[in-house]
Amino acid sequence: MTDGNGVTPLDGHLGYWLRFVSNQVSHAFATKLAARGVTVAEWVVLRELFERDAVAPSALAERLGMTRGAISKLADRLATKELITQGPDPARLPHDRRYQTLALTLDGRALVPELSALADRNDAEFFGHLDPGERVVIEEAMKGIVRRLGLRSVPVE
Amino acid sequence: MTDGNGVTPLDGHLGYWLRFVSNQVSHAFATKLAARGVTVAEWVVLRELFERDAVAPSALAERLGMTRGAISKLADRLATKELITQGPDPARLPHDRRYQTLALTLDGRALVPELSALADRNDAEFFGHLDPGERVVIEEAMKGIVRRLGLRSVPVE
DNA sequence: GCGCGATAGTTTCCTTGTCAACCACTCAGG
DNA sequence: CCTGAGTGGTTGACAAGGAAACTATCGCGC
Repeated sequence: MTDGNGVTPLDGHLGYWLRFVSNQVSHAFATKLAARGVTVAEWVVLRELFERDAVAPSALAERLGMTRGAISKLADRLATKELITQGPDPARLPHDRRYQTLALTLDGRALVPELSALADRNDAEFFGHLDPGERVVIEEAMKGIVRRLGLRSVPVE
Repeated sequence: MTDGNGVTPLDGHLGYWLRFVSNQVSHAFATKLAARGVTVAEWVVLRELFERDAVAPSALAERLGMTRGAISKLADRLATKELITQGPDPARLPHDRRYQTLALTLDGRALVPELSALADRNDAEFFGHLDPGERVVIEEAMKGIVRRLGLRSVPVE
C-alpha cells in the first residue's frame, strides 16, 4: 500500500474516500438548505428539537458534538429567524435560573418536514443506487466503528 | 424509513453515518498532526507537493477543492513555517510573470514521510479491524459514487 | 447564614475558509 | 501600437466554530 517513495498515497486511506464523499454530500445538502435560508448546523438543531421539544443548550452541545459557545450563537441565529424560542426552563422554574430551554416555534416545526424531504432527496442522490447489501455493509461498518471506539460526538477529545 | 412523524430520523441517512465517522477520523488525525504543528489542510498540500514538485497554486486549488484565495493564504502559512517555497515559475520564465510555483523545502520534504506514518496509523485505528471484504465494498462504493456523479472536488458547484 | 466550588450560558479572541473585488500580466484584434 | 478580454494570484470583508475567560446562579459544608 505504499508507492515507490515509501509514502502511502493519499487515496490509499479509507478515511480519504470517506471524507471526500462525505464532504460532497454535505456540500450538496448545504446548497439545498441554503435555498431555505438554513445551514446544515441549523438543520441538525431543528431536527433535534423536533424530536424532543424543550432542550437545554448544553444538552444539544453534548449530542451534536459542538461547544456550548457554538450552540449559544447558533441558537441566537435561529431565534432571530424566528424558528426557535429561547427561554427559562419551565420544568425547573422557579428553582434554577441558570437553565435555558430551546424549543421550536410553529414556523420552525412546520419547516422541519420540508427540510427532511430535502435530506431524503440528497441521500438518495448519492446513495440511492447502492444495492441493499452494500448499503447494509457500509452502514453497519460505520455503526460498528462508532460502537467500537465508544464515539459520542466530535469534540470529545 | 420514517418515524411516526413522517420525518426520516437523522441517523436513517447513510450520509449521516459517513459524516459522523469521517468527522471523527479527521478530528483524530488533526490532533495527531497538531503535535507536529501542521493542520490537515496543510498536510494535504504537503502531500501533494511531495508527489509532483513545483505546482501552481491554482492547480492545487483545483485538485484540492479549495478556492484560490484559500490556497494563497495556506501557502503563506506554509512558507512562514519554512516548509515550502513560493516563487515564479521557472519553467515559464521569463515569459509569464503571473505564474507562481510552490515547492517543498528540504524540511518540508523530510516531514512528509513522518506525517504519512501518522496518517497510516490514524487510518488503521479506525478501519484496521474491518475485514478485507468489507473494506473493499466500502472503498469501491465510495469510488463508484465519485465516478458516477463525476465529482472532482468539493466546491465545483 | 456564608462562602466556595461547580455548573449553565455568554462573550471575546483566534483560526480558517468562502466570496467577490482587485491587481498584474499576457495576448489577440484592430 | 494600444486596447480590452481573460487569467493567475492576492486581499479584504464576512461567517462559523473552538478555546478560554467571564457572569450569574445554585447548593453544599461549615
